[in-house]
Amino acid sequence: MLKTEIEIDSAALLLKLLGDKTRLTMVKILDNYDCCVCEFVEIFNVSQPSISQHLRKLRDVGLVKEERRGQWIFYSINKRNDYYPFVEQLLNQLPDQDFRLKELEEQGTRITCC
Amino acid sequence: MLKTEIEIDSAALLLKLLGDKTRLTMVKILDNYDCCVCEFVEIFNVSQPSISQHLRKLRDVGLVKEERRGQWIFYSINKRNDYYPFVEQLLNQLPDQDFRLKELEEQGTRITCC
DNA sequence: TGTTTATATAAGTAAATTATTATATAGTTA
DNA sequence: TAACTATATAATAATTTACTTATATAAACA
Repeated sequence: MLKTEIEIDSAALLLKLLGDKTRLTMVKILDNYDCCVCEFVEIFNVSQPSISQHLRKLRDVGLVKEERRGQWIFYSINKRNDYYPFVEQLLNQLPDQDFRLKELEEQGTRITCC
Repeated sequence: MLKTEIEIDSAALLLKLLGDKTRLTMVKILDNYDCCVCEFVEIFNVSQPSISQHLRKLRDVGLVKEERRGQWIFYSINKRNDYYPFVEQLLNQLPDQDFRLKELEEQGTRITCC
């Protein structure tokens, strides 16, 4: 039996957090792949600080975690987070965003950076 | 096989819409009961125009519909909306908000109004 | 050790959001 | 038909958000 129930106040905060195209896509990607900041900068075509700020919000609620690997800081989903089951059900209803990483690979941007 | 997949842009807009405590609670209640505007005014303790504006946003995406019944306008969930399956999965993970209507009944406010 | 590189933080700004009060509208009822 | 009642809309103010540019930080590497 899957236990994903969550308080309504927390749910509203989470949905607001995910109710942004950039963050929602980030989380969908991170659900399958770890990514570094510069990859997201390429993918979303916004400034690096903007990406850092989105990631911070996701990190502040514990939905993602960071880890340094050499020169880069990689972000990944924190599947241990209390809210993850709730978020997971939501992500499962979204179309795969793998094509965004594929585009980076084609451009060579993924390699350059990470 | 449940088909609930939704474009990521639409999903972000929907989540933003539901990422508000008042609207999320409204939709959760409406998923089980029809309600009139004045009931929501009582429940949320905000002004009537504020409630009308929230309902309008929900109606604009087609998630709820309105129907006049005598003196009052009742809102209900539009289960035929394309986004409903997506929203339903989400609502199923939220705790029941029936106690809010029960409180109204105890106060007698539900009867006075509707 | 000094420079470079990746990322984070600070400060500022424009746009969006959510509330409020005032007013319009449209049924209901006396 | 006139007055009342429930709801919607308009106008506005306060707050929040999501960018931007400038700058700080900290690890990597020459």
